[in-house]
Amino acid sequence: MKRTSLPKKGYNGNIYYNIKVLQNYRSKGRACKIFGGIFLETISVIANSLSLSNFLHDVAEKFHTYIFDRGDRIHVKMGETLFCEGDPAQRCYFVLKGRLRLTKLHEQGKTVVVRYINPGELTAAIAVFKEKNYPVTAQAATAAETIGWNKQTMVDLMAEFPQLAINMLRVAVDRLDDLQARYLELCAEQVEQRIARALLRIMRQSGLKTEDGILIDFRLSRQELAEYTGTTLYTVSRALSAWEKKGWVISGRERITVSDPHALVLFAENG
Amino acid sequence: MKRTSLPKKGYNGNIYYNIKVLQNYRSKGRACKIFGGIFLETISVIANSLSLSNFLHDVAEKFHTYIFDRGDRIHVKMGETLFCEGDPAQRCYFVLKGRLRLTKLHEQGKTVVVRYINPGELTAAIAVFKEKNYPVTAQAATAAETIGWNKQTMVDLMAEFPQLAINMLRVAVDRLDDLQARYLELCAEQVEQRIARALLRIMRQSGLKTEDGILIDFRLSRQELAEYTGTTLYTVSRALSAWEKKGWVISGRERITVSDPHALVLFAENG
DNA sequence: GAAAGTCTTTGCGCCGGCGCAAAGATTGAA
DNA sequence: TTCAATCTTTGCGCCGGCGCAAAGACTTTC
Repeated sequence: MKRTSLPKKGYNGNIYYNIKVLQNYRSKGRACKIFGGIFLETISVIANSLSLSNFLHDVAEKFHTYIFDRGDRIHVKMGETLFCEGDPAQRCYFVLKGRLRLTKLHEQGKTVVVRYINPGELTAAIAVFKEKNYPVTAQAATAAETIGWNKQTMVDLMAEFPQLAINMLRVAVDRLDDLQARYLELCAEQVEQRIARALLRIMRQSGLKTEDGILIDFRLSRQELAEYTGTTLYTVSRALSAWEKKGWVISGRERITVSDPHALVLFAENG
Repeated sequence: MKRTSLPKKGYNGNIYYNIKVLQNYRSKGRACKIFGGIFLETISVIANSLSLSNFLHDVAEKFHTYIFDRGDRIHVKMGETLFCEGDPAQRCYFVLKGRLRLTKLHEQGKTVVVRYINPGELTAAIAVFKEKNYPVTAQAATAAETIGWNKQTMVDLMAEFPQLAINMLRVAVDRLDDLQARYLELCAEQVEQRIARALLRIMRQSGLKTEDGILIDFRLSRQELAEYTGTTLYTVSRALSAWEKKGWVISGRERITVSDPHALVLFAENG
């Protein structure tokens, strides 16, 4: 087992697109300042390649550029924090590329991963509708490109494109549904089963086919998987070890490949 | 300890209002058919007495009657099911009086209480925005009066009163926030602490001051509290017994009075 | 390429909470 | 009033999962 190396180039997050232009700009430290022109062409590719079923659903394509242009382009390096639980919520964000991790911190110090925000998804809608603080912390699980709109801008946009409000509502309803499902799992299932489900969920969102199976394409430590499933890193480690012996997964340091998804699904469903 | 009897009249759910008219009509089995006139006067009282911050927020009061009138008035007896997890979502509901229990059923048979819907709150917004099935089952935890709008009606209303869409979004965002908080609790806290928090939460929503303390004004079994906190009825029973010995609560069959809320809060926060 | 830092594995012991079982309490129906 | 149904309590035993500790594996830095 061990270590199939990650594809080196042209891939980050789960969107494939011509990344050259962006990389050139970034290498000159200017990525965050680019608007319009070539760069927005890239955005358009992203928007189309995704099931952008959500935020821009039923908004005519010709307006996408305009809408993105009204926000600020924000790049976050891996591990950096985009916004922090408890801070006043001022902006909502759309992820173009990369992956955000939303966490919540418990008084007694324990951290819980509430959700991952993938390319094409929106987060912190709360900023637009409530005079409140962010309920979670958003960190970049991989280097990420985002667009952030502040409250007033988004309100204006929603007045201009009422469909945006509807879409946002759809997003919120979906998130609620998803979280309810996970709440149920947390109550009703044993740890190993939950770990299996979590792994499969992440795999579906960020899986990358390789010859050994489906590789999860971002750094995912035992600790992090534990925080996502409500358990401890020891328990996760033991589960992965056991599954590796059965040939279901291949795991290395912060890297997991699911080599037998079918077996894992069976286990997730029947215990 | 034991058995302080529930106040007999004029109270149900957590709204106080002149209930006579309604009761007269109901006793003749006609409550479900009443619209407009006197009855809507009652509704108006309800709407004002609540922190209706939500669904009707910023909608001029003169329109409330009209909006309610567009829906169907539906009465559910205690224990009856309003809609069922997995059925096609056709209607969303507003609770006027009483309390709904939203549950989700796990494959392996375990039931989880996802949320309670109190007077003044809306549920099943999903029916309006998605071609989906209800993600939860709604049962009446006490006899309840609701207004149900079907999909098209609500879409029309939202076109007429765009504020309704905004309010609905606010509701969804709030629910998400609340569920995230409970998800965190479930991951990070011990059972007894969670039971304490749940009891306090329910108390705040449905507490009724009595001379012995704050009585939870609807039937709440150990089993149900267990399903709300992700544990078993045995564990809940043991916790309540222990707290009763400490003088924090007084509990009887399907009935709980919190006699020392302060102690319970301390326990909930510090374990 | 050596050393420091970080992540992972695994043995071991412990305990919070589960769940059966059986008795007791309360309620509703006949 | 009695009986059946339902809910609650509590003793007892068990075990899933936690968490320490220490060694091993992998990465990064200089």
